[in-house]
Amino acid sequence: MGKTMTIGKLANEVGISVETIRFYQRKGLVAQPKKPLNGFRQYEFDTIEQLNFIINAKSLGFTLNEIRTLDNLSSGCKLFHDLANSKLESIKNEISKLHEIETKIKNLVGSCSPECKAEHCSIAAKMYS
Amino acid sequence: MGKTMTIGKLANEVGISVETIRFYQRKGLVAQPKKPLNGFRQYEFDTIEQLNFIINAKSLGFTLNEIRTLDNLSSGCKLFHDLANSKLESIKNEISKLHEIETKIKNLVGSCSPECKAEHCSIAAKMYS
DNA sequence: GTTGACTTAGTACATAGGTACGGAGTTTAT
DNA sequence: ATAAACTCCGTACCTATGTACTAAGTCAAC
Repeated sequence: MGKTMTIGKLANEVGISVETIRFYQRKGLVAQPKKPLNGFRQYEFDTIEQLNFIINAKSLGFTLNEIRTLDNLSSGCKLFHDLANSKLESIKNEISKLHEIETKIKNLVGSCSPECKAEHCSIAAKMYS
Repeated sequence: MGKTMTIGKLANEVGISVETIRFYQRKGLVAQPKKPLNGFRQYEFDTIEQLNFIINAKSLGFTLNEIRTLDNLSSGCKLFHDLANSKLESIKNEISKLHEIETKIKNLVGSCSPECKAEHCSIAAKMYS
């Protein structure tokens, strides 16, 4: 009889809301224990780890869908490596997209002063065509 | 009589869908011309420029809400400079957040091989706690 | 032995940025 | 003059990630 807990206690333990845990259950990321007849569902310590996994994976930029496919490291971590590597790829792409935008914006603001009142300001010329 | 056009023609001109133009109208980004009695609304050339503005601003990472406040460069481009500069700030923040995530993922995948089958793999140890 | 805190289940709402559909009406081409 | 193509308007739907609320049931404490 490891210590079990209700959903509210669980939520407190991991620092997310009851509603969010339920949401993860609906999404299939966390198992919902059977409901004891006429009682409240009891969660094992395991579930804390599952939720920590979700929280950690989210902080690494994984989506909930990715996390669902990623959740069983028990069979080795090849899957994790694969997904992590493709995530690194997409992060690199995002970063370079942001750099491009950064450059474009800098060029635009550099092409005209904030005091410009011109009808044919170079910013307008570029933005409207 | 400058050449006017119906919404379908307009959509073709700028390369977005009729539905999207209507959506921008609902959001208040584009004006909707009065409906001639028993007829189809006619759009001026102006509207092409407005839509190009939206498309260009979107490609610079501005949200539709930002674009709505940004749309009248006719009164000078101070507003554009201000918003552009704060956008540059938030892009820098996004980039550094992505770099952090990148580093964290690299550290994780570097701490364990893809062939690892261990129960107590260092990735699992970090992800579940 | 009742009050207050908690749980359950289902559903609606929120954001951002659209996409899709349905039943009219209108215009254009043949 | 009729059929195809287009427009109008409203509404519903979509992804992703939750949050909020209601009505009912249950548990725990005083």
